[in-house]
Amino acid sequence: MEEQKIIGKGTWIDKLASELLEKEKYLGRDTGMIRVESGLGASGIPHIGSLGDAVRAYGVKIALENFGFRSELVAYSDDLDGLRKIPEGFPDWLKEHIAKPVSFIPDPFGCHDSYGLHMSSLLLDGLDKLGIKYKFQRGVDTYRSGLLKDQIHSILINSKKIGEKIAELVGQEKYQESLPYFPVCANCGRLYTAIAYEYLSDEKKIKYKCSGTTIGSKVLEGCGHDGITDITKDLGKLAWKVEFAARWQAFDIRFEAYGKDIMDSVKVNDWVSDEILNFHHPMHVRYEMFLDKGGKKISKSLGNVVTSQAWLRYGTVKSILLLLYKRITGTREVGFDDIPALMSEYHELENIYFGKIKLDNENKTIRAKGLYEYVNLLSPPKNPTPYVNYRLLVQLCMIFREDRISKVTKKLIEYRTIKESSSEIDDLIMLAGNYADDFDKPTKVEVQIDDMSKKALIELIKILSVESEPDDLQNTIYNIAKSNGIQPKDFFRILYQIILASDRGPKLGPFILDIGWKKAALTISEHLNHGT
RNA sequence: GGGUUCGUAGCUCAGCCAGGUAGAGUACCGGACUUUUAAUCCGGCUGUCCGGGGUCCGAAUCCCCGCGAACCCGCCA
Repeated sequence: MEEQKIIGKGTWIDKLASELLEKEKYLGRDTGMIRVESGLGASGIPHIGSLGDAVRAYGVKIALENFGFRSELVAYSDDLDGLRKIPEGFPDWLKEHIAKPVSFIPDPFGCHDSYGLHMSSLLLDGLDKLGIKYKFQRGVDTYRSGLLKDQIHSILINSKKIGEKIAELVGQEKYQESLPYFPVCANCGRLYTAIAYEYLSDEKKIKYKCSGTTIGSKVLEGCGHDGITDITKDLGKLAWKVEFAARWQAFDIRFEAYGKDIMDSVKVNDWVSDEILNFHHPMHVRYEMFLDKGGKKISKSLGNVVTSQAWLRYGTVKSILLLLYKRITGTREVGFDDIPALMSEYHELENIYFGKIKLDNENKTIRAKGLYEYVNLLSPPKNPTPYVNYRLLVQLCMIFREDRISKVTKKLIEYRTIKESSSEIDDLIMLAGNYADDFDKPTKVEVQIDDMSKKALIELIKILSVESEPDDLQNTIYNIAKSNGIQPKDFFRILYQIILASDRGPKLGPFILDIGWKKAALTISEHLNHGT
């Protein structure tokens, strides 16, 4: 077998970047600045998967830079998009804004200038926290300042040809009738209800009538307005089937990833870019959509959306980047319960990178190190970060809920897991603590306590007022049960139910000393009072 | 109708995209420890890698043909 040639750092990102460079070389285009693009939706709460588009495009950008080229990520917010449906949990008054551009709808949360800006800000905030750098481009500004006017013109004068091609490529026939451009109705301010029917190419103006449309199964009445709009100034936007192409040419985009849900649009746009705008379409990579795991109860916040903000409550920035960079195909379901595994996996990569773990396969070692570098956005730390197994932390955090950081740290030092406390470990305890609080919350159990057990419990409370050695306490509990004629098995279960809300648990004597005998006594007496 | 992904231990899945000894967690079995349950620690077992063909010195991995499951598109952006 011939030797495997390792490209760049051996990841799929390097492979993509090198294919992109080969393609550009073949086309003979200028490679002084290679721009990559990511589209940001502005219509709903951004899922962690929405970050994937930008994060992966950014990966290609830094891979290109690693190969010695200049590159830039354009984050384009599609905020002229009309609101088609109200996301779950959002206020009802949004109804009256259906079909209006999301940038002209008030922010339901009241913290941004508009609905659209609120949503894109959430996404950009996520990117900022991950350390992704980008050039932000708003759809509203793009159209308002006429950045796409030449492309719009070319597309509109070829609209017949395009309409036929769309029908041929994807079977959609509406653009044989109407123009692939949606004006914002000057009268009612809505998109989609205004149908563009004639392009006056000399004046670069479009005639439209606000005659209404259907979105999904819903019929939207038009306001009947007869209007004329100037494509260089007035608001309106190209249909998706042609808009990407216009952007690609206008911004000179050479790479854009896409999710498989918009496969058809990309197919049409590639053709429009090549044949109508004479701009060879950017290289693509298709990725799978991220779905929420079914049946998982997430916090009671809006919907069940796995957002980057929520993720960062439990996991580190690196865990998100690892999720998105480890591969581009395959992952379909993602949930917060992936966090512990990703945290460990990152730590393992770190150990490989710093030579603490040796793999038997050299290629795999190179790729693991490469992945580690990408997760650190190609600026890996000089030294490994202190780390404690995340699952262990979650376990400890379930036991210690108050004064958590110092108590868990103390235990870790006792276990010889760490030598001393550090801010990194503190952060990890906080994250694992949130995880323990939100997902491993013990359900309240109504404990059945008969009179005999009650007497035994009271006796135990008295004993607990004197601190003792762990072995003694274990022994004491056992004896209390026996002397009160209770099966030790049953008595232990009652105690576990009271203290841990569980039928089972760690060895009880030392455990009570861990959580504090005073607190244990208090918990038990509270339960007794509550029961009577 | 068009397209994509997935199928690996009893269960949940990693490994596949750049071929090189079949992996983890859990479950199970045994041992240690414990004056109860459990936890913990140590050791062990577990495979038609969906089926069939091809390429290769070598295939879970790449290619082709099937079977099964899920999802996307066939409104719209």
